[in-house]
Amino acid sequence: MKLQQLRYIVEVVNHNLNVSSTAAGLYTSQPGISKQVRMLEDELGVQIFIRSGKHLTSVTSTGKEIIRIARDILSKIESIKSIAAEHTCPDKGSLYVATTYTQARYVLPHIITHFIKKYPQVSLHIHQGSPKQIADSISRGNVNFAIATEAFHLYEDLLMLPCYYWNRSIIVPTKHELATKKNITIEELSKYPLVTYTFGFTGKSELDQAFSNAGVTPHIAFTATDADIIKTYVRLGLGVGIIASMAIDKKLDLDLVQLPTNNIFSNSTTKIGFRRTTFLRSYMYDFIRQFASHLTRDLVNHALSLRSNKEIDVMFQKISLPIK
Amino acid sequence: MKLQQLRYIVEVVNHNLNVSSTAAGLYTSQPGISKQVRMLEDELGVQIFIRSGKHLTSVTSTGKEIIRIARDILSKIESIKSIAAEHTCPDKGSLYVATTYTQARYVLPHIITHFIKKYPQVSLHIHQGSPKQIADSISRGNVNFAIATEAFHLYEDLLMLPCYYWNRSIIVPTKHELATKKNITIEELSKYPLVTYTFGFTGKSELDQAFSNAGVTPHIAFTATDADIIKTYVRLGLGVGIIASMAIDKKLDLDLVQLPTNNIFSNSTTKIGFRRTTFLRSYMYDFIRQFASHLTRDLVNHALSLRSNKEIDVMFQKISLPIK
DNA sequence: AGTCGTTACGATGCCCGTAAGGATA
DNA sequence: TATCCTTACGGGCATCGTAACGACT
Repeated sequence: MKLQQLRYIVEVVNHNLNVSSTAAGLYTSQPGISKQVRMLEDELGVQIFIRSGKHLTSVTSTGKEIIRIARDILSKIESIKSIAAEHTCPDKGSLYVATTYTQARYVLPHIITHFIKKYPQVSLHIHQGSPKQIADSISRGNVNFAIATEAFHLYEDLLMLPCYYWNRSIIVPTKHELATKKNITIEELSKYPLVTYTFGFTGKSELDQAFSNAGVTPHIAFTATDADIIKTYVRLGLGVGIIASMAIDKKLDLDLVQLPTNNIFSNSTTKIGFRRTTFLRSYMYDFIRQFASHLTRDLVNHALSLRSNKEIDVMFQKISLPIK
Repeated sequence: MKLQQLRYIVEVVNHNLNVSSTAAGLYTSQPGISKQVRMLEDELGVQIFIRSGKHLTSVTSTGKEIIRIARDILSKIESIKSIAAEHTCPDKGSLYVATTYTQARYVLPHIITHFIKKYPQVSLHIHQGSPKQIADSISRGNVNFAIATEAFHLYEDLLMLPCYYWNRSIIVPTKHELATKKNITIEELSKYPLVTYTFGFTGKSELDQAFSNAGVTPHIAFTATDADIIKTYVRLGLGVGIIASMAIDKKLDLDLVQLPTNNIFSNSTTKIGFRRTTFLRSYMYDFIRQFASHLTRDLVNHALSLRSNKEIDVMFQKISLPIK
């Protein structure tokens, strides 16, 4: 059994069982992968992939178990490299962060500015994507950190650390009839066409929950995955916008009015997560700390010593998180 | 980085930094190992071993971390092989058990008899050794299971499952003046020279505890690591023997009298343990079950889902263990 | 003086890449 | 018909084993 063989089977799965595109992705030849995969299967005496003629159609149940462990192994190989790098050049390396639009556009910029100034030798990459894409990226080991506000069930294998609470703002154009309103209820809100996030993005489910709890059905006129598109359609008068408060830019959004929400929506939580097997470089601890100042190295390590995300949530109930 | 390189550094550590004996153990040449170790160090850019001239004297702190992860990786490689074997020939494989004399001599025989009859294709190996040797064997990955009654602090990295409670018996030759005594107290016992286990073997610390709690100092005339030697010296009249009750053979020990201990010693627990990363073959689950019938496959899996051995102990407080 | 790790060198064998073949959608 | 995996073949390179060297106990 060779490490390359494990890499190959994992990457073949990552490339949806397409060996050719896998080969392209690994800058190697397609027959080489094909052969190594078969050699591994021969050595183990089990099929990993089910072939229909000359196409790989699916992964056997045995194969799935093997793939899972192979991922662990490759991740630990990376850990060894990280340990070595940490001792030779502690400030040099790379950091991949997967997150959603709102974080990438409104929250991360000033943190990243500071980070790259402090660690000029660390190459930092932001993968922006849907919660599902983020979950895939991190479980495949393509990225170190996931920052998420939604669909935490996708991240169950990860260590998820709460970073801050946040809530929504209701936005309307300055000329809108609600623009001067001081108090707004959820019932009133439900009378207007709404423009907000697509399902599964940036706290959409808590939004639905609030309407459902109040027993009213909102009229969703339009949804988008990011706040800038929502703002654009609000500006066009398509409806009342509901976006994350941190997505309001006080300088650029002068033509929009932010109404007080009076806590009609419950708080959402933004969390940062990583695989438990990840070896955390010191600059990674620092990144976490810069993103959420209460997440000290010791606190992160303590969370790592806990088994489940439930225990972690309990632990963080004792710590007051900032509200954005 | 190659798997062989990881195997080499781990085995070099296992062989007390002696590359020559490592080479012999791996049936390969000594320069080959030497070179691969150096190549790995060059690739990682860190020293793993500290050399004084041409001798390896110790492992660097970085090296220790790397060794630990390398062991994990190699263990997972074995898991993959096990998964494959489980699907091709579920009843074929090997099982290594490390344990102390008392288990190997008095408890395991009838279990093993049954096991090898049920799984003739599984090659079963018993490593008998001191608690320290057992702990080394399992942490090095030489054995699958450790069965232990003592010094559980040595096994902290393992999943330890309680199997049964047991206690000691006091034995004297039939002609001894205590032979007809019905009730014996710990104070009386302390007046006689005692023959019992060496420190660190088969529940010696609970024994000391009992004397210490009673405020008396026992006179230990002789200690040995196994019950048969203790019996021999009891037969010679060297003193009163205190051994594990299961080490009394009703047929062979007719010349010895077993006195009622009246609960003057507290119960000890025998546990079976394995590394959490071990992939458990179905015959391994079955072995555990045969050793401790309450340890069903589901219960073992549930214990595996718990984080710490403390949680496991709590879990087993709800389950009544047999007493031997 | 003996044990032990490093260096040098030659051969085997494995892995990779190109090219051709056959099956599926 | 186009895509895709498999088989076949040849070149390059890494690994391994033998042998000689140098260092420490």
